[in-house]
Amino acid sequence: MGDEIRTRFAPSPTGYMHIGNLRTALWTYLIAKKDPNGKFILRIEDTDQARQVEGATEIIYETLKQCGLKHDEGPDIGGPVGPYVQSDRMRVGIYLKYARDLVHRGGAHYCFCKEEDVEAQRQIANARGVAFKFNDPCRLIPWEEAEKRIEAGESFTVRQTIPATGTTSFNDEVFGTITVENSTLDDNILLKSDGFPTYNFANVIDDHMMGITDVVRGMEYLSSAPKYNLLYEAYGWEIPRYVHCPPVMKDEHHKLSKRNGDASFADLVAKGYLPEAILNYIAMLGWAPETDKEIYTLEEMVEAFNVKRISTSGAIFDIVKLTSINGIWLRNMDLDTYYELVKPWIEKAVTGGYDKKKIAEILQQRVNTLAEIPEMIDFFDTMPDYDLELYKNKKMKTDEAISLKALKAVRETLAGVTEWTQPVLHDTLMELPAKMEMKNGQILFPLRLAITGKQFTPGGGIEIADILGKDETLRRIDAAIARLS
RNA sequence: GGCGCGUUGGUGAAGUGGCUUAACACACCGCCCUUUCACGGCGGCAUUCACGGGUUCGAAUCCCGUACGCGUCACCA
Repeated sequence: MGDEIRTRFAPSPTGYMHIGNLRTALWTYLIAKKDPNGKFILRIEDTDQARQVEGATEIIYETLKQCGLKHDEGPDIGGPVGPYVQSDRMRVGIYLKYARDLVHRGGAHYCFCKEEDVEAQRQIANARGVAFKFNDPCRLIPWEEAEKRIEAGESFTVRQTIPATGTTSFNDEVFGTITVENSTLDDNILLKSDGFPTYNFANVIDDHMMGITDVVRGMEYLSSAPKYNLLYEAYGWEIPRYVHCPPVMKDEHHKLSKRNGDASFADLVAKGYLPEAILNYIAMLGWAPETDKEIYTLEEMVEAFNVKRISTSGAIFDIVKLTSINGIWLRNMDLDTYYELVKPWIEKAVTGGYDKKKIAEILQQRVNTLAEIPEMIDFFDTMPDYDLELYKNKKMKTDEAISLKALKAVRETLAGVTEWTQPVLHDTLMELPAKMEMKNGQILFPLRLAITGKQFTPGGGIEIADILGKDETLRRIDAAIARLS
């Protein structure tokens, strides 16, 4: 470790990567990569045994991988400051050792109180209607005596010893300087009776040991940050830069959360959103670049990102805007890449022997999310039942009679076409309006309806007829003529 | 309730004392293009920056207060 920027993404493996979390991961990555030598580290915070979820860590790896948020150090790839999983670190005795050291330095104390003792104080406080703050009698036990009791097998925790008076300040890169009265802070537990550290403790120890220079996390930690500073001070360690991120909201009042059934990254991908587009969009939830440019690749984001432009208020996740950005990403792809991407979606609806690449081509300019595709092109396989009323279209100036006339002419013209290609179809069909003294729409709209049965289709009549092929096109036109007659 | 943080249109936001008659994008509404929808193009959409005071020649921008919202006060992170 030299003087490079080192950041860490430190999720708890609780089962699913939600969007707010992913955004934190992204920003954390961006901050590290802004420095050419910067390191982005993955650490798993699994100190809450009760909340462990099977397979959750794999979801984290998979999501980071899909997003291209490649970590430089982590449980799966190792690194110089491992282990990178907190439960492994505990097994090696790291936290106990540091906790003891902290006690000796006066920054913490052993506590033999039971949860009932704390609860009893809480009840009294509630009954009196005053704010509860745990008054720990164990603060007065000399550590030499406490350690004897521990050796004798007594169950214990380690609590932070907060100064009774004074204030503690810390500086945050986005919120500025924040100061709190020490009297409002609690002697929180650092080491639980099961030997695991709490977040409050593990975080400080691990960030220090791993050489983290920039601590990026949600702003729910803003009010406890002063306590972490007290810890750093007690150890005499250098305090990292803090970047607290405003929340990503579901609506004005609620944060995005799993409990609300809000979309996770995986859900969005399943709905046909591109990881690149999701990243692009969420980067700008609570952050604004200096220019009007809003489509960014990950590399470009690294270049443009700046913590000073992170806003201080929560941002509502807007799926409509995401959809729009996703559409732009889709349209910007070259056809071959796009084809590979949409092929599985096309195949969900089209099993016939049509040219899927042509289908992809007409789709590209009109699709915003991949999940829209199957419903848009299901007419290729089977003609839907459609209402003849659809032939009445005021904008196209058509009705059933005009359509019938048009279709008969189209059928006759098309039957004579030998080279079934788009240019030929286009040129031949475009002669019709003039010849029959009708408008383009009066000819082509009925054709499109007759061969698709849909009011809206991903392409024009000519494009679709081309894909359908001569036989099928004529068959569908015949069927329409029969119905209209 | 204490403490901390926040508040620019439907949404994301720009804006850091005069260049703002408040950018830009999404959404929405018109029009144009067009074989539909979409894409693309053009135009409209906050007399006003939560509210109330103050400072100033001048405030969305500085100060104070109020309201509302969020967070936090766990052997959760």
